[in-house]
Amino acid sequence: MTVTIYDVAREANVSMATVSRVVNGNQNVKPSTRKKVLEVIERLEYRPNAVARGLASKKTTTVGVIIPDISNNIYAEAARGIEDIATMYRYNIILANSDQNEEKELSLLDTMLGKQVDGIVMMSDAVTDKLHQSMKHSPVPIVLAGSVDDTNEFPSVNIDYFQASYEAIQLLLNNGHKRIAFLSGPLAYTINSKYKLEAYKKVLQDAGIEVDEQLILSEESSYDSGIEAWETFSSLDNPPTAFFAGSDELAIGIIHGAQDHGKKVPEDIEVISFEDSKLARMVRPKLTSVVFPLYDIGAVAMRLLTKIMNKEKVEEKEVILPHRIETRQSIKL
Amino acid sequence: MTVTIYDVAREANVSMATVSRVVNGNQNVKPSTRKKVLEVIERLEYRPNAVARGLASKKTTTVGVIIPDISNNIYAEAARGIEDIATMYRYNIILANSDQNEEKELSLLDTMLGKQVDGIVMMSDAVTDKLHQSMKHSPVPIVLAGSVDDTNEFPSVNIDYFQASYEAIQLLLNNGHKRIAFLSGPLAYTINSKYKLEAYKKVLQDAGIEVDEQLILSEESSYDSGIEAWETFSSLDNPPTAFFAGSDELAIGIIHGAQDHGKKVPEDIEVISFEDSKLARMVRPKLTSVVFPLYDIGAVAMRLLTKIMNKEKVEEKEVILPHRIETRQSIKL
DNA sequence: TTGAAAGCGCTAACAC
DNA sequence: GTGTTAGCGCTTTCAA
Repeated sequence: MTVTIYDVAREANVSMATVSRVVNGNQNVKPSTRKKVLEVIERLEYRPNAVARGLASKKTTTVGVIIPDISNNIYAEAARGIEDIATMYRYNIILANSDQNEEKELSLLDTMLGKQVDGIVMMSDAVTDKLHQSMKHSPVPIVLAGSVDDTNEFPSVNIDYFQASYEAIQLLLNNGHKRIAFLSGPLAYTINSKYKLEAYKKVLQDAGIEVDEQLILSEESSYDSGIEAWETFSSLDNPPTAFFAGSDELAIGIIHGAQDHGKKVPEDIEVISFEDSKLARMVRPKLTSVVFPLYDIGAVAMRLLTKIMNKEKVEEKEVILPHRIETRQSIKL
Repeated sequence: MTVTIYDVAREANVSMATVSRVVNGNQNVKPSTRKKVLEVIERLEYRPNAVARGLASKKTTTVGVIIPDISNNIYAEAARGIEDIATMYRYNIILANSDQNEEKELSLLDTMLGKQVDGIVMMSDAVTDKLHQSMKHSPVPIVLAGSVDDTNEFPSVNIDYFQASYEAIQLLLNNGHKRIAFLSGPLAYTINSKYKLEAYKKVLQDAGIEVDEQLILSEESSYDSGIEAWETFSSLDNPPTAFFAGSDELAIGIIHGAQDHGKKVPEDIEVISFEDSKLARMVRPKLTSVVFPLYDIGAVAMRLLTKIMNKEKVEEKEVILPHRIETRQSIKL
C-alpha cells in the first residue's frame, strides 16, 4: 500500500524519528545516515502524509482564502497575488467563493477553521457584525484584503479609497464639469458607501457644487448596468457631462451607451473609472481609471499573514498601499 | 484550549464513539442521546477537527485543482464551475496555479497528493509525457478539464474543438472569404495545434483553398498580440480579409488594430473568435465567437470526479459537451 | 546522533 | 444503542 515513515525507517535501519528528522531537514543527523535514509525515501517513493503531520504538529501549511467570486476578474487578481506569495512561503490555499453572502462567509469560516488552516485571507465587501464576531473568535489569524472593517480590529491591506476617489473626481472638476454623476456599485459595500460616495460628496462640496441625488446611482457592478445607467442619466432634464464609475464594467457600459447614441467620448462626455483592470486598455477610448491594485493587495495581505502566523512582529497591521490614477483617453487631457 | 470530541463525550456522559456518531449523522443513536450531545456541542462550541478525521478515515473531503492561471478569466470561470459543484458535494478545493509550467505541475501534483486530497481536477494546455506518467501514478482519481491528453487515458471534459473550429471558419468561408487568417494562441498547446489548426487546414482544403503559411500566426494569447498580429497580417502583399482568432483578447486586438487604421468591422474585415468570455459583448462590434463553456466544463469535470471518488460507475469517462457559435456583429450575417 | 514512546483527535471495527 | 479500543502516520519530548 502506501509507504509510511515506518517503512522507510525499517528499510534504512533507523528509527522513524531519524527519518522524520531528515524529512524535516533537522541538522542533528549524521551525513551518512541522512544519505542512507534519503536513498530509501527515493527508492520507496516515500511521500510524507501531510494530514498526519498536521495532526501531530498542529500546523497544516495551508491557509484559507474566502473571496466573493473568483470568476470576477478583480478578485481573481487578488487570488493570484495571494497564491503567489503563499507558494513562496510554502503554503497551499483553500479557496472558496462567498458570493458576498454573510451566511456563506460564516459557514466557510467555520469549515476552514475545521480544516485547521493556519490562517485566513478574507475578502468581504461588507464585514457585518456577525462576521466580525466570528472572525474575532478565530483561533488563527485573519487578514482582510481589499476589505474594510469599521473597527480596524483586523490586520488589513487597502488603498486610501476616499482620497483616490477624491482625486479622480477632481480631475473631472478641473475639466470644467459641474454635472458629474456617480455610478456606484452596490452601496451595501462599505468601500462604495463609506469612501467613494463620501469622497464624491466632499469633493463637490469643496468645489461649491450642490450634490444632486439624481446624479447618484447604485447598481450591480456590470456592463449592462452601465448601459442602463447611461439611459437613466441621459434622460434627465439636466444630464451629467461627466461620470465617475465604480468599476471598469460600469464605465465601459456608460461609454458604449453614450457611443451607441452618437455621443463622443471624451468630447461630449468624460468618464473615469475605479479599478483599472486589463479591460481599461481594451476599449476605445481607453479608460482613465483609479488603479485598484488587487494583485498587490492580495500579495501584501498574504505576506502580512505569513508574518503573523510566524509570530514575527509587524509594525503596521493596517497597510495602506499607495494609489494612483492611470490617465487615458476617456477624459480630456 | 481547543475542545475535542473527548470533552464533549465527558460533558454529555457518553462515549466519544457516540459523539462521533451524532457528528457524522449516524442513525444508531437514541434521539434523546443525540439531543443531549448536540446541546453540549453547541455549548462547548465544539468543531470537529477535519485533520484528525482525515487521518482516521483516509478521506479529507478536499480536492486539488491545478490550473494554469487563475487571473486569466477563462480559467477563473472553470475554477468557479469546479468550486460550485465541489461545494454542492461538500468538498473543499485546494487551488494552485501552474503557469502551464511542467515542473510546477509535477510539484503541485506531488504536494496535493501529500495533502491527501481525495481527487484532482487538472487543467493543462499541454499534458506532457512526464505529467502523464505522474498522473498515472496518482493514488487518487484525476480528471482533466478543458484539457486533452492524446492517449485518452484519463477521464476528461471537453468540447469538440476540431468541429467547433471547422464550423466557425466555415462561416467565414460562406461569407465569400478566400484569404482567412488564423491567429492562434501558443501552438505548444494541444488544443491549438491539434484541433484548431488542423480544423483550419481541413476546412480550407475542403473548400479547395490552398493553405498559405503566411496567414497562420501563433502568439501569446493577449490583446497586445492581437494588435501586433493585425500589423503583421495587414502588411502582407495580399492581406487576409477574415480572421479566426484563438481567443477573445486576440480577436479584440485584431479588431482594434484594424479600427485604429480606419478599417471597418465587419464591412472591411470579419473576425470570429474562440472563447466567448464576457468580453465578447463588451467590444464594438460585438464578437462572434465559438463558445468555450469553461464554467460548464469545470462543473461537469468536478461532478465526474465526485462520481469516480464515490466509486459510482460512470458510463462515459470522456465527456464531450455540445458546442455552439454565438453570432454577433463582428461578421456579416 | 539516535531511539523509544507518548500523543495529536478522530473513525471504525467489535463487543456488549 | 452504546462503549472500548486499536489504529491512522506523523512530530516531539525525553533518554541514552
